[in-house]
Amino acid sequence: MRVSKQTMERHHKEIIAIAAAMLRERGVLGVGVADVMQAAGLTHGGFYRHFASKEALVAEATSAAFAEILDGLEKAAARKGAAAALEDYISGYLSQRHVDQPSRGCPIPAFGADAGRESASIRAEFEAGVDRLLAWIAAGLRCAEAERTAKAIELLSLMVGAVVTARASGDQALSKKILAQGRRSAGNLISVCPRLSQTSTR
Amino acid sequence: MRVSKQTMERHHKEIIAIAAAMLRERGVLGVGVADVMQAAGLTHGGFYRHFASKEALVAEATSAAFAEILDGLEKAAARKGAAAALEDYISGYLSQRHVDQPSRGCPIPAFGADAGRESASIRAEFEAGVDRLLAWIAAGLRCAEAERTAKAIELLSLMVGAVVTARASGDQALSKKILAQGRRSAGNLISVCPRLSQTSTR
DNA sequence: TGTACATCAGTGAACGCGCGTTCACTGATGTAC
DNA sequence: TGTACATCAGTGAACGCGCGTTCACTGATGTAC
Repeated sequence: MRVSKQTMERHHKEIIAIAAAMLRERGVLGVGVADVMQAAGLTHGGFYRHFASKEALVAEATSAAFAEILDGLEKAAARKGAAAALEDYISGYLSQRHVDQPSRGCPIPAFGADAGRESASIRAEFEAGVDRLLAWIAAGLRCAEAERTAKAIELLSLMVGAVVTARASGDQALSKKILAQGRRSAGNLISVCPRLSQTSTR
Repeated sequence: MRVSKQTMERHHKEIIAIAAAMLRERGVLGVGVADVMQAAGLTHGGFYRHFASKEALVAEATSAAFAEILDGLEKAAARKGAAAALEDYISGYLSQRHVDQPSRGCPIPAFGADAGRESASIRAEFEAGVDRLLAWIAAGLRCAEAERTAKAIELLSLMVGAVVTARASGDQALSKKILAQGRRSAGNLISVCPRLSQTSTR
């Protein structure tokens, strides 16, 4: 039966929040419309009152996953300063917890590869999220303005790759070695402003 | 009808080679048993004479994908030396071509995230491949023995993350910026042996 | 070496199942008077 | 403010389809004599 506008809006947001978590846990093809609706306490038939297609849900959930994370990051930066917040972000990103629990983690290692195979609308949401994330990281770097974006890209690439590789390698020794090295490399990146000879070569 | 042992073995290898390419192009859930068999010129019914399950195929194809790449790398290293081969590997890895064509590329950015959700047998094959790849990279690095593994992990993480992020961001400007920065960062990594103060802090 | 027969790789139909999507229906909500 | 009615969020069954897997069957291969 019909529900109030407020209830519908609540349902809409719940569906997206659940999809945003499931996408990171199971990947795009691993998430079913019926799964998401059931987890939201609804039946699958009503799905199309909320979204034109599964693709539309994935696009909105991708946007929501990035927004969720960036909101937290911006609050942390406001609370303790951009540089300190970045340090916390890095240590959380390269933690065993993040590797083991993708559902609240970064969308890029979780389903970035999947997103690359999806439609332009989904990739556009992904790109917008990456853009915002890079800007936030850049703001926390202690180095010359001109180098910030480049360094942010380097740091993010390093972290994404470390988490993807650690997850793929299972819960073994290699996985921990990759994470530990990632923390060391990221630590160097944010603490050392590279000499010009290092950044300008090649 | 029955075919000779040699023919069956040829079919077996063809199925694995096709699956190894499809896995990288479509991800684990995007590859169907019937798809693979049809691409091999066979019907899906015969699949279970070759493999106990789809999972077994994915495990073998994962192993084959890594073997395919590492064989090429080892030949290149024998031909032109480990350091030069590593430089070529990096520039190919961080090329637009690799981003656009995953099917013959590195398995880690292509379906590492998927592999992390799969069974232990698949993750074990992945881990073995990552191990071999890290050893090959380490052999091409010009730096102290003790630092090689750490640097190889850093380099691979950086490259995997750059390719995942570039693919997710679509064929736009950001994607190219990430690749270009990846090439610069990787170039610095292989050309500069970090001062002790940089590697030992944290 | 030749023959009789067991083996088994590959075929094609079928299994149960879950997918994304559609639709007739229900009844509370929102609105027009 | 109260009433009559149109709207539409959510339900549950159904759609066609493809999935991984099974199975009876075929006939060339491999083997035992």
